[in-house]
Amino acid sequence: MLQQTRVDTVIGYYHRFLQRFPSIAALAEAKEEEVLSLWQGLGYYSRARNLHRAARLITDRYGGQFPHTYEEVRSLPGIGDYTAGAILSIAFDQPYAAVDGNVLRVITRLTGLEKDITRPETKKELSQMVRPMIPLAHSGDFSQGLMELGALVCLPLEPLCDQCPVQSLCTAYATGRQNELPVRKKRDKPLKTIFYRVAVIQDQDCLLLEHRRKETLLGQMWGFPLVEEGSARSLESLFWEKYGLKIKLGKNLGRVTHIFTHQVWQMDISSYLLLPGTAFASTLHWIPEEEQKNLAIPTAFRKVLQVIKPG
DNA sequence: AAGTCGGGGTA
DNA sequence: TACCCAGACTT
Repeated sequence: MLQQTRVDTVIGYYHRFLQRFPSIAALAEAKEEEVLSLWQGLGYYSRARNLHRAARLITDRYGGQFPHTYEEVRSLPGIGDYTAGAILSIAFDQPYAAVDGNVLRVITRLTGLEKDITRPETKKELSQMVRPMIPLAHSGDFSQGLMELGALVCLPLEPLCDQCPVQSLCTAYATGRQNELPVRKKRDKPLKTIFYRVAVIQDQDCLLLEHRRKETLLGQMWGFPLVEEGSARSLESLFWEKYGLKIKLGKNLGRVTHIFTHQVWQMDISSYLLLPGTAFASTLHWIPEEEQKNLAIPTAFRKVLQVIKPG
């Protein structure tokens, strides 16, 4: 959960998740739908799917016992170099480094390394620099201490060098370069904006929602039916071709903008009337109000819900 | 190496 | 706006 996500954001999800899935076995037995539902709003949903897969894999391959070697842990889905190092050092007190964004920042400043930290090669070099610092005992404390130093003292902007326990060892402090480090290549192209028309189709207290195809962004999550605008074709024919929906335009309900890491969605929302006799695609389902809160609906579509059902 | 994948807090 | 967050995976 903590991958690319702040601790404060995670805490609530963490407690709800562990209450529902208190063991590897409990998680392994669950349906993916329910795992995603508990993850909704947290983002990077492949993390939830990988965690679920890992639980099943541990159950099948290791008899439910979490593996204790770096290679075995690293090979689990969703566990990369950072997470493997974190688990081995913190959970099992083995001398591995957990090099996250905090540690990259601390070490580049400490050593004055001016290379681009987004490059895999630079991350490897920094991991090599941490290795000889790892104590053979209590390496978990060392991992957490190094990350904590980055999170609380060696801040991205305006680090608190006066409070830093390793100030006397720090190259960046000595040279006054702490605000120039780390070096990180920035995005060159602006985000692409995609313009969508969202169809709100209601029948009493039911909404027509789509279970999104796996290959799409926000795949296997629930959302509103939508088509991309900009082509010469009419919206009605686009909905017909994509979903087999025969619908007639109702009134305009508003606009929602949602920013992802790599693209922006601008969604114009309209109510539509379902014309009789349509046999729409199997990905579409009538969802009654009481079930809507338990579905895995990501934030982009929660915003649409908010527009049509304020409060 | 570059692109993909969420969402929110902060200046 | 833009950056960054206890990154991993695919292309």
